Amino acid sequence: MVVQAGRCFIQEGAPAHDFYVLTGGRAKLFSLMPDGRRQIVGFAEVGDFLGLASSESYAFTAEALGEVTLCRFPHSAIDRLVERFPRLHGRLQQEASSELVKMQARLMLLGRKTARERLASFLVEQASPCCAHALKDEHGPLTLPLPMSRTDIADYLGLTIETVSRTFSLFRKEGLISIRGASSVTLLSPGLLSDMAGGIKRS
Amino acid sequence: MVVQAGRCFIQEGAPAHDFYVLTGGRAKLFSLMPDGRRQIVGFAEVGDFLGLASSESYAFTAEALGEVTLCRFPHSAIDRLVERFPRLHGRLQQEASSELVKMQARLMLLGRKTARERLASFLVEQASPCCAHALKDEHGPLTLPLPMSRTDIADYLGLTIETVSRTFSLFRKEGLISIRGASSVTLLSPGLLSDMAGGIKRS
DNA sequence: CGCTCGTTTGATTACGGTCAATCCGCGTGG
DNA sequence: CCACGCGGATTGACCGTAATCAAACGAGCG
Repeated sequence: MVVQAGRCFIQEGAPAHDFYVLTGGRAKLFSLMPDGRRQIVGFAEVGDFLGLASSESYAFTAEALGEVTLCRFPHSAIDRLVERFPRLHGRLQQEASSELVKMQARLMLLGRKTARERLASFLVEQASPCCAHALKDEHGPLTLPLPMSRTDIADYLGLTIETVSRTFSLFRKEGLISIRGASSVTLLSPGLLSDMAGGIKRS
Repeated sequence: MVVQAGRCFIQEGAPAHDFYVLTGGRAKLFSLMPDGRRQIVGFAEVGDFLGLASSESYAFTAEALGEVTLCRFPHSAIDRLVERFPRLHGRLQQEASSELVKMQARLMLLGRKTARERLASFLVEQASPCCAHALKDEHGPLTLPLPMSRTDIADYLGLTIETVSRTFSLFRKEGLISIRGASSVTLLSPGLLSDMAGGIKRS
């Protein structure tokens, strides 16, 4: 399947017949409340499995960020697939595991962290796929793209766009980051940001 | 294994050698930040699997609420166990699935809901194991025990004890609940509470 | 050039947090 | 049996962070 930018290919609450493997592009996953409040529960990348949670209906809506390509399988086909590709079994297990661990970190973020800590956590998380270890070491500036809008960041962190924007500006004034056009950030002190993300305030 | 009340049998950050099946009692699962902020990521009941997320180290601490009995298995034994008990496979899958769905609801709760909505959600969640369907129907009062302390409720909902207590009092004044000694609540209008939990405000 | 939409900035509000003072249930010991 | 004390829960006064409302800014595009 190919899905155009901005289109939803999974609808929250719809009967969950199929699951998907994302083979190209990125997607945002979110739930809505009746009055429009939105919480982004995650971003999906190439290789991710979606809609595995085989309850009656999907727990979130999935919307393409840019163009997205997918493989769709009916839930009933899982067993056959696993039979044909035995390594898939471990893969599924592992996927679910790591997703759960991420979720637990997200609960701490949303339940207990301040706006500054949330944004710092977000930046570190965005950076980690690039350079996993370079963060603790006090090593140098590290530029990363922010493919998502401020609104998406806000809905991911449980904040408002205004607070996200303000906090970015604060970080800039404090010399922690530098901003190039709202969709590209350079971390000037990854170590400090990483500490802040963990709730440690260095003098 | 038997664990006494208040003892921790899984330590956040410790190397994750084993996983556990809870065979008696209840436990609370939480993470801590360096300054002591706490987030309860869940309560475990009889039959639940703990420490399955097989990353390097445990993502949370598990503390017994009352006396707890467990079976412990080394992670390396999973494959052998699944081989001997084929039905376990589906069970594990299902467990991970439903846990993920619950987590996504928790993200919405912590990221977007107000204090009133959080407490209403909590009460409905506590009630649902008892009477799953009786909630939507406007049916009558429904008494339930609250085995955990106010502090635990607060850390579960991302609030403070004061806010939890105040909100309980508000609900009482509004005739939504009635309280018997801090560890037993009666839902007088389950329907209204359920709506509030979902973010619907009836006139 | 001017419009639109997303972002930034500013002013004010409000919800929930903090600090502090009771209150209450319960177990203990006189 | 009751006085006492302890810890958890409730209530109150006040504060602070992030939300809300509103305006200005700026990049991209017709």
